[in-house]
Amino acid sequence: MEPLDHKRVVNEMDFFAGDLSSRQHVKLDDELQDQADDVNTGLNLLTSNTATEKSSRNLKEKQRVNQVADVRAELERINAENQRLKLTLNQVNNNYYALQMHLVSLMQRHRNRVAESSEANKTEVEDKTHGGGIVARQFMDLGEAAKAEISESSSEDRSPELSGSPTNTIVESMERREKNSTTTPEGLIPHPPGWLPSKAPKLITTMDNEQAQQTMAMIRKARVSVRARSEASMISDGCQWRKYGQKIAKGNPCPRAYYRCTMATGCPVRKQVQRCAEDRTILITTYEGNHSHPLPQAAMAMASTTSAAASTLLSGSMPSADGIMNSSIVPIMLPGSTSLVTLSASAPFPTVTLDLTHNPNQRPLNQFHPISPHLPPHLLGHPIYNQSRLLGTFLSSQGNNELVPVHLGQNHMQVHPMADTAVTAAAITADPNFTAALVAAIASVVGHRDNNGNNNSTTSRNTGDNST
DNA sequence: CGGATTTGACCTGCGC
DNA sequence: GCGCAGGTCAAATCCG
Repeated sequence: MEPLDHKRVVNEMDFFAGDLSSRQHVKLDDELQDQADDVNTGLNLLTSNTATEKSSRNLKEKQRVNQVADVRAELERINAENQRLKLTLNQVNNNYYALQMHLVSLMQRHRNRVAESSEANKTEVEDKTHGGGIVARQFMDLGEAAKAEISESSSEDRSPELSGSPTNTIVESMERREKNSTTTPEGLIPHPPGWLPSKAPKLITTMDNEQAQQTMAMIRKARVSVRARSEASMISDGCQWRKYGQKIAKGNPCPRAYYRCTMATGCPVRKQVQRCAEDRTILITTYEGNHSHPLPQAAMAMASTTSAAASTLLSGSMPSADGIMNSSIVPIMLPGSTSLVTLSASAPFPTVTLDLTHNPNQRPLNQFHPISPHLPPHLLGHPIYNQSRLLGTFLSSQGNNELVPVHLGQNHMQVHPMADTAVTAAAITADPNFTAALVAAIASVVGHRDNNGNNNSTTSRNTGDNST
């Protein structure tokens, strides 16, 4: 009887080991006290109602209540701290992913360069005689390409090998700058004097510095657009927005509304909401910029996707982006998703568009299906997917029982209905398909570019092959 | 009364 | 330089 009771108490443990002992103590004390009371009640019939005993009981009762209150307060405090740590962890994951993508693309570029070095020299001479090619390339080759140029130009006198340290230093500095910088309302990069790290100040020329600044500006300006059917004026995506303007844009009688993120002062993220001219039931939401503050889980996936997509669009994974410049729009329909994803660099800023309007009722709720074969295996356990999974859990806990978190590492994805547009945005952020679509779209563009414009047909440039 | 929204004015970039 | 279009500002207004 008694061992059974103790086992029950131990099984009530939570994740806070520090609490466990105190809680156990409390519960054990309670039970011991109850048992003692029972024993006393049975054996001291003649003396149980004395005043001394009553006051003693009251005292113990108060102590017990106080202990319980203390433990509860401690538990709440630890819970709050746990939530904060979760948010911080998500942020760190985001930063890690962006940095990793930069590094991988840089290394790929270097490999490609080494392989093509002899031929590239010839081409370079020819290009210099026809300057237009260089100019055109420089325009879009501002992402990792620019960083790689910086790295290579700086290290060419040292070693033919890509040492990594200067590259990393530069990439790090850019990442760090992106994180630490206070952005202007326009999302442009501030120009604090001496933002470059002291580690490698000689590596970067004035021209490179400007290119790097332009790169980061373009990354900030890269956009993710979501098309979804909604009757509401704006889909809720987990963030707080304040409307700061409205315009009638040319070619669309529906006004375009401008929103600014108000979750933190100075957050540069904006979004535009406009109804489609052809189909007024379609709401087009365009996100721009990176949040400068921790996000709620509901907004995490979207924000990280925006950031990752923007970075990838301009990254060295695309040796230059003239491929998509030429093709303007690259549509991809993923096997694992009914969402149509398009990439466009013909707009003033590169834009990833996810069209959810073609995703009606083809699938029943909670039906799992194999993940896209185009999806890189190493991304299955990626923070972005984890965030999506977390979000699924979050939404489920919010009462949205239609969303079931699944373990993507088991090659399954989550399917959610798109019929109810009130939850469309949440579904977008919760949908691993969304991120998968973006990753595959970007990878596809790289392949597209290689097929069309680059004599390097190495498919390992695709994100999906990076892990192999 | 404070915060959010509206809306006309203003700024900026781009093409001619 | 001028006009146009997109984007932003900020005073006025609305609303809870």
